[in-house]
Order: sequence, then structure tokens, then C-alpha cells
Amino acid sequence: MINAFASTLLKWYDTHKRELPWRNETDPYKIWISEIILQQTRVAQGWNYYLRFIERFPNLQTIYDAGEQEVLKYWQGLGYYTRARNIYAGAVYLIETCKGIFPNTYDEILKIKGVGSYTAAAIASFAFHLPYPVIDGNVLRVLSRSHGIYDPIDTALGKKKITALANKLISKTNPSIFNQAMMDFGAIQCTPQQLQCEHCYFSNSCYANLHCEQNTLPVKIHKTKTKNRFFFYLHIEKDNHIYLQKRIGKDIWKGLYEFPLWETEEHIAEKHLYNHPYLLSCFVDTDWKIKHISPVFKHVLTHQIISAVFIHIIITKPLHLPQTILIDKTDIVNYPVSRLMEKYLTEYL
DNA sequence: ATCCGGGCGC
DNA sequence: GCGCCCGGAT
Repeated sequence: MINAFASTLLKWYDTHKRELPWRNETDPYKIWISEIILQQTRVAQGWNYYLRFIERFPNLQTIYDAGEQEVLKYWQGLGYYTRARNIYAGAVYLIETCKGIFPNTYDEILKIKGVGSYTAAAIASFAFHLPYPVIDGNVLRVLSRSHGIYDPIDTALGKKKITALANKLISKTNPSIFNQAMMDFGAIQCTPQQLQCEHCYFSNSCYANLHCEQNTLPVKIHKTKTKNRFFFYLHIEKDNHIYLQKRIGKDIWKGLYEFPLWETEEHIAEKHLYNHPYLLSCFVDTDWKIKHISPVFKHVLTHQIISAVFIHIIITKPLHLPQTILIDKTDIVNYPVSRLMEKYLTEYL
């Protein structure tokens, strides 16, 4: 006995489903990788990352043997780099603690670092056909509209109500298809903007369509405050070698590499950089010359706006900068870097 | 130029 | 609850 919602959804899916590289995949390892990539990421953006990642790391052991830095390198540009570090940590855990066998219950899958309720439900249903509904942004949007749920979806209560509803609606005989259908429906038909209610399979049952509430549902509280940061990167060059440092601590881009960074409270105009006391203090024991100062690169993150200037400095004697490494500049390709660094390097290195 | 979407760890 | 990233749409 299947409910009307699931029945309509599966009918829609039959003729509208997307062909995706990880669709119909049965290997839990590959499902895990695809779902981590898809966290906070659109299909179009994750598509090639997935193919390249799986080609280089076809199984757990290849990740284990490669190490965190190479995993980060394959993640470069995708954002939310914690995901890549968690994949490495997860591979170590699965090999060392789980004997390389992917766990096959929801609760055990949930123990993998970086796997929360959404990803655990995805793996449990796709790989093991267990009846756990995935609750992602698509599902929250679709069900808040179809069933007229006004509790904000970015609160615990809103998520709890929709999770309870999804648990009732999910097909117990084919949870995998139900989950994939929900997400495709959200991504293709019941989109955040410019939705196509007139041709929708749910047009005569959907609460939002019947009450013209498409633009008010889902409700969100929306509260992100952004702060400005000012980065001055020291692109210091000596005989075709450059200095790099690894980002550590509780800040953005942890684990990625960048030029030695001078962060300030305020922007500093280009004309004041040439004899700035800070720069003078950096180069007391060597000849140095500013070869080029880049325009301001504006880089926008969720809650930070970074204004970055790259100062290209030529030196003649080596520096002894703490926490930095000196590499041949052509070796930069082996180091994971932020999109901001990548854009500068592409243009100016 | 700005807005928007998208799960997890702490 | 807050901080994490980027590209595409507007």
C-alpha cells in the first residue's frame, strides 16, 4: 500500500529522472564519495570532481595510501575543505576500525566523520535499501510547499516536522528510488525560484500551489552577518623559488597552502605599501624589491568578504620565515590552494 | 555587484 | 547556533 504522494512522485520520476555518474551505483564507497561531494554543492559543479576523484581513488585503500594532502588537492576549488579532510579521516577509520568493510546500518554509517543524518540516510537507502528518508534542502523545500509547513526550515523544529512527515511518506519497498525522486523533483521541478507549478504532477494537491504560497514557502529565518577582512599575500620570489605556508587553526581554508599572509584591520592603499614599516621589518637581512602589486581581489564567502592584494617581491638572500616552506614555483601544482590563490596564480605566476 | 543555494562539526 | 566555500543566477 503506497501513499498518494509517493505514488505521484514515483510516476514523475519514471519519466523525468536525471542521468548522473553516480546513479545506479551500488558500491557504498562510491555512494559515500558522491554524497560528500554533493553536500552544499550543485550536481553540475560536483560532476567532474566526482569522476576525477573516483578515477584517482577507486576504493578506500587508495585514499588511505595517498594521504590527506593529495585528497585535498583533488578537492581544490570545490570549497568546504573539511569535507575532504573528513573523507581522509573516514577512510582511515573504515580501514583501521571497520577492517575495510563499509558498515551496513544507519547508526554505524553515521559514525563516519563528515557523515550526518542526510548522508547516512542516502548511503543506507541507496546501498542497503533501508527506509531512511534523506532530508536535504530539496526535500525541506518540496515538503514545506506540498504540505504547507510554515515552520522555518532552518530551525530544529522545522526540520523535525518535515523529517516526521518524510518518514511517513517514504516508500518502504523502494526507499532508494523514493529518495532519489525527492531530490530530483526538488532540483528540476520544485526549484527555489521560477518553479513550474502549472505543469506539475502535484498541481491539484500541493498546498503552496492551491494557496498561491510558492513565494512564501519554505520559510527561512535567514541570518548571516558578514565581516570584512584584508589580506596582503607576500609572493616572495628568489631564483624561481617561492615561499608557502599551510593554513592551520580555526579559520577558513584549513589545510590549504598560501603565500605568507599579512592580515590587517584596514585596507592599505598601494602607494603606502612600498615603504610600509611591516614590510621593511620582514626584509631586514636581504635586498628586496617590489616587482608588482596586484589589483584588489574580492573574494566572497558565506560570512566573510576578503579583499586580497598580492605583493610580488624579489629577494636575493634567503629568508628565515617561521612555518614556511621554500619550493620551486613549478611545484605549486602539488599543493592544494584556495580558489583565491588559484586565480592569482593563474594570472600572475 | 549582489544574492542564493546547499549539510556537518563543534 | 555558528562558521565553513564556490559558481551561477539575477
